Amino acid sequence: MIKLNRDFYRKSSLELAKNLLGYHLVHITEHGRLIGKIVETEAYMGIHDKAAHSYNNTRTKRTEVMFGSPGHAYVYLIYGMYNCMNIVAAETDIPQAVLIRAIEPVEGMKSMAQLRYKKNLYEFSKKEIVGLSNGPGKLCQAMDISRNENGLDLVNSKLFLLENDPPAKSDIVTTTRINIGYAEEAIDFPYRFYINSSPHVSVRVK
DNA sequence: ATACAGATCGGT
DNA sequence: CCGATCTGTATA
Repeated sequence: MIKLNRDFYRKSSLELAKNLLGYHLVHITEHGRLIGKIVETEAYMGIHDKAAHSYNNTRTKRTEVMFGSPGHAYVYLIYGMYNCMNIVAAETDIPQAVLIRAIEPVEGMKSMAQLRYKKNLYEFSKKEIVGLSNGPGKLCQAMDISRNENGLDLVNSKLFLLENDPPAKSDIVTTTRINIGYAEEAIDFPYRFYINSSPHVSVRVK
């Protein structure tokens, strides 16, 4: 499998969000090598997207990474207690990113279970295995991703992506983003993508 | 200096 | 449906 290079990320977050489905997210940690297959993404399209942190060119300490070169991690704290991981897209000074909303565990499930539940995996039901990473906060916990990883270069660090077989076009659902009720017209933008056949998706349409 | 709301989750 | 929990951001 091939590690993605800088140029792969050099495209709009909308394109990147679609392209990332099926690819593997890898984190080399003290708990071992943790790998998840990306099954759900959302695009945040930047300065004209009212759902985006970078809407209206908001450039602060938090959003700074998104203004840098593509292929870096943007990790932020949400609701005072969870982390969300994004991948910076587009060009320098064009602050777009892709939120990773769900993964399917591929390697390191025991460590993931420890990180999320403080229990051993063999006593887990299928439901609990799905619960490891079917949401943006959950997957960060399972993959040991926190604000310590904010700003990491995915081309040159222990956190990176591997190319993998993409899903069939017919297996991809395109729909609206989750929990952006404040975003007015952007509420209806079809910027969320998931692999329909995966049990690890966070929320399904109707 | 202060107010306030949030790209979530787990329990009721 | 509700509360947890705390930081980022805007306003003054």
